[in-house]
Amino acid sequence: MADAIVENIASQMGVSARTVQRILSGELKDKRPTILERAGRIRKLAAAMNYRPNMAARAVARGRFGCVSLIRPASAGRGHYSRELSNGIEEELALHDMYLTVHRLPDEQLQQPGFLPSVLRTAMSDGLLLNWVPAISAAMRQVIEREIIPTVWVNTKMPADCAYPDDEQAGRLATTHLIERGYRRIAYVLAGDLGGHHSEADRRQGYGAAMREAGLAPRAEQVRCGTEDRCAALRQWLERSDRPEAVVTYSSATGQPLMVAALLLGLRVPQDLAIATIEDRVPRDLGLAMTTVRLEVAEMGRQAVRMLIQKIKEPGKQLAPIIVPGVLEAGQTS
Amino acid sequence: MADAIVENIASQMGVSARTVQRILSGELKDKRPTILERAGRIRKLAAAMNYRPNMAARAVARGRFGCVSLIRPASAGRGHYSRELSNGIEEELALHDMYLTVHRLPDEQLQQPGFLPSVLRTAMSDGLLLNWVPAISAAMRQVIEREIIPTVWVNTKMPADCAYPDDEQAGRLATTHLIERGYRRIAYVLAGDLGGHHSEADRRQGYGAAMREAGLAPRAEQVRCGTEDRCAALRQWLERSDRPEAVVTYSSATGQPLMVAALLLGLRVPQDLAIATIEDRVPRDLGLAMTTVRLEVAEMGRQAVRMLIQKIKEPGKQLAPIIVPGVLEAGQTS
DNA sequence: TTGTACGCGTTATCAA
DNA sequence: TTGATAACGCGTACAA
Repeated sequence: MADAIVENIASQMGVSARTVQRILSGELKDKRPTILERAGRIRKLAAAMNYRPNMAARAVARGRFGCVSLIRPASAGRGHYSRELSNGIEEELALHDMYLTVHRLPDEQLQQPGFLPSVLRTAMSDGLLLNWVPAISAAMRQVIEREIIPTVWVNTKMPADCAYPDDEQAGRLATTHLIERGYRRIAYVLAGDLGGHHSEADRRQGYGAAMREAGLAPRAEQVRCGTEDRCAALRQWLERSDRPEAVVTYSSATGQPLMVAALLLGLRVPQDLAIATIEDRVPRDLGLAMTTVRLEVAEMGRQAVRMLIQKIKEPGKQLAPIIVPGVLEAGQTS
Repeated sequence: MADAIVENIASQMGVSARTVQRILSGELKDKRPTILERAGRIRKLAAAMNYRPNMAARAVARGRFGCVSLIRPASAGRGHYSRELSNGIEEELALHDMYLTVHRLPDEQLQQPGFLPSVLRTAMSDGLLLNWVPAISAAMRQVIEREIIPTVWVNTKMPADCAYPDDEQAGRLATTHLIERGYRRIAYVLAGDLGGHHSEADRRQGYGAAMREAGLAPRAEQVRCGTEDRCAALRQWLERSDRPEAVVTYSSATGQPLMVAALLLGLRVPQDLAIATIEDRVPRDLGLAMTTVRLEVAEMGRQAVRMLIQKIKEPGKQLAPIIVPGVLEAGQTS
């Protein structure tokens, strides 16, 4: 069978490619019965031939790719590319008839100063979503700063062209919630290390502000440990004489081990120790709903896409940062 | 400045497009100093003009897209598209100079019998990775069965052209490990519901086989509950008089709540209750390493990509399923 | 409304 | 090696 291209459909129907093109793209206005009947036959033939428009050819002809690329770090833990975020991004893109290509960036490639991922070396998309990456290579930064491709920084605090959750508000909200529930001796804890993402300082700062505004003494701590001994380290921390009544944790990676540590010590949650955390979704790994300030990263993704499409339309124009507030989901741990 | 296309580079250098093309693609063999010097100037000009080859035009000219599409269900919990899997897929694709487009499939679209996602309605990639989707629409199945696009089913048990973890072996391995550690009264538990993925039956079956081979009585149970009350439901289950010494859990979504439930009851893990689970990665949400049969989904992804590339080369040829064994990672819960 | 002709940027062919 | 020229499949201005 002949290749399923517009030209072949046209020749088999004895019309021009332009006519087929018009019918398949739906720009046909004529409502006369004979015309409509012929349009139906053409559509039927196209379906029988398994015709699918070639997006690459379309991209070349239109001068735009109709897609967006996303770069994210390869290693887990760094740069949060959650399902919620990806759903938000893809959902919004679909509304604009665009699709997404994804590109992971291994740590070792970040080290090489001259390294450029293929998505930056070639032209394959109309814009770039750059999910937070610990330390971007100089070559990458240069490409982005020279505005070779419209870029929106995701989950990154920048002067412009970025979208990130309101981490300070999230820290504040979690703290306020615990204060309103009657807790007074409230600590803030981060177990382990994060490698310098701004949320680390912002959430802590939001916590501190809320405490001071309530006339309470803030107490923010970082418990040094790896991924395997979080529970043991937090248990030691809890065993200290000045155990708080409630804890705001940086994320569920601190909050959940903290809860397990509390249980191991025979403490009741929330009666002996209340826990609130900050996360993309309400953590349910423990089989119950932890009190959470849920960061609306799906919404962040949608807005980042809208911003990017705006930048594709008006390249070079700087857009104000989008800061997405979190929402409190009171759970079973406070 | 002129558009950064080969033609403009060529005219600015006073050579033909073919020459520029040859130099930039690295197929230049001539080692004469003058030639090399000119090549350097051309490369420099290309860089100065921010030249990036247009992948769409390349795709049209070459007749292949140089990319692969991945379809996954949109809703969490269904169809496991983990970071490990995506890393494996992208890593292997990069080795073949290909990239990935991703396409989520919302549940509501699965209901509509005639629905086709854009990635199937248009030609935009050389092959398809179809991550497990609860119930695929008839239209989608038809496109795939008519072999309009080379497809590999990921995490799906099919007669051919698929890659999935060896779930039966995983269930068996977890059980054998517990038996070797001296446990005898070992149960198998799944809390909640999964919607019919084959792993559900396979892991249970592997457990049952290992038990019978050891002369022990299998006891597989499903604890009905939602996502919020897993812990409470498992706690009730543990309070029954015939509490086992050890439990193989379907996944960490059962294993972790089970551990919390045990702790709430004052049970020690693993002395009073040992727990082993099956998962893409060792679950660390609890701050300790749970004993896990780790499914090597990154490897599965790599092999799925190799299989797909094979199918792109020889369309229509059926390839034997790839079944990837899991590995036991003894942790702190057994 | 319909068809012709050309452009999009690249790769590939074939003489020179 | 080099350069002219023709594909690739689709979109579109323009003329019929």
